[in-house]
Amino acid sequence: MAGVTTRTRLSPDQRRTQLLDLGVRLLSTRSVDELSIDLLAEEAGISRGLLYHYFGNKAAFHEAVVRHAADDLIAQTAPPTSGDAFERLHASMAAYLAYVEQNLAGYLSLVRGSAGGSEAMREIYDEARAALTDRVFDDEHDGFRVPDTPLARLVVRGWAAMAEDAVLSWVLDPTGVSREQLLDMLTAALPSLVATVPEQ
Amino acid sequence: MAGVTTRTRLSPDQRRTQLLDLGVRLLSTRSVDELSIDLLAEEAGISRGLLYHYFGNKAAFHEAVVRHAADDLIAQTAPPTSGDAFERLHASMAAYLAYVEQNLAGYLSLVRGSAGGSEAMREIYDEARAALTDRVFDDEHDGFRVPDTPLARLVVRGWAAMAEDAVLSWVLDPTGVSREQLLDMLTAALPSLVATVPEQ
DNA sequence: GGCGCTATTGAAAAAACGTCAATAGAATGG
DNA sequence: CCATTCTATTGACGTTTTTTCAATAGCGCC
Repeated sequence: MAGVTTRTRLSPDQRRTQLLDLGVRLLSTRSVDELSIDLLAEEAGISRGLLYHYFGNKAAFHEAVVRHAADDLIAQTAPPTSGDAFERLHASMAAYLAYVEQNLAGYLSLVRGSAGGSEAMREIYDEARAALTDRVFDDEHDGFRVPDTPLARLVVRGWAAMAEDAVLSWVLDPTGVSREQLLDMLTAALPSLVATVPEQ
Repeated sequence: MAGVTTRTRLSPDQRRTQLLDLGVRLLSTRSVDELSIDLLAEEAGISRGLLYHYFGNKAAFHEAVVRHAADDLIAQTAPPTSGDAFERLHASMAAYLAYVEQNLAGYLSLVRGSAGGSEAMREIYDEARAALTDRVFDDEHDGFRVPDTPLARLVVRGWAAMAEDAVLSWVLDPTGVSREQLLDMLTAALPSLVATVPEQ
């Protein structure tokens, strides 16, 4: 008959990731207050109550979604281990770009959550950013040096903001710029910017 | 006596700007879904209904607040008219920095609204950014040339993202970097980045 | 001092968020 | 193959927040 609803019972892990994946997808097009728990529950084929059982409240769910997206980004853009600083930088940017291209929904819900949301969200975002920049400069600095001064940190941080903006802009509208051009530009930008900072 | 509430009747313009100014202030510390119309109305000394009379619904109010902040930013960072490209660039950055320092609340509610919010919000933010970058390169380009190619636009846009990030970071925590150091860094960064772009 | 315009209110409906005891899959043991 | 137990899941209910709208009251004008 119509409306025969057999509830499907999953393991907590399965259900949790199902809801997080769905959240990532839905939050890539709407903002968080344009997404009602009602819609989410219907889309997932569950009751509202279940979402609260897993995440407590809406804000906590949103935070979990953003963290989920961030973890995915960090995991999938593994740090390059071979080559000099330049090569590692280039490979790191390529991996980052590839991730944004292949996982636009997840990336967008991460970016959206970060700026608009709470303090906790911004921390998650900063972690993700740090994972992209720090890993290149952790160890030896063969290729070019980055002095560890407040101004240099401002520059590197600013460069990361530039890279994020440029990558997203390009993915959303790549007309007129090739992938290699973009990567070369971003790779060249960092040493070029660092060079303008006084050594000490 | 206690609770004597004489309603104060303002002109629509006065009330509108009162509510927008208040909204800017309140939205600099909370996110939009942490701000109830109830609190806003109480803080403004009006009824909830009046806010809906003026703005229709909460989302529209939020958008109006963000637009208000953006207009303020654009107006208060007037374009410099004298000097060569370098001097104009430096003056423009100084005006921008001064605005963020003196008007942190308004700037924060603008930034917060843009990333988290709807499509309309992002457009407002892009307008504000364009107003800051375009005006420096509108007319003559004495000092350094910026070829009008897709890649160059990506670079300039990225530079703006870097400037926004660096300025906000510095204002929130200026330890170790002087104002002039920051301004010089940002001013030097643009031509340095542009130089890495092929002329044609 | 009364009159009309409209800015403003307050109560009540609608929608969204959050809670919790009751329900029913699925595995386990007999 | 049935009964039992465990717990993932539900659905109804209470609370908070948003939104609507007819009634109210400040303020200028005659």
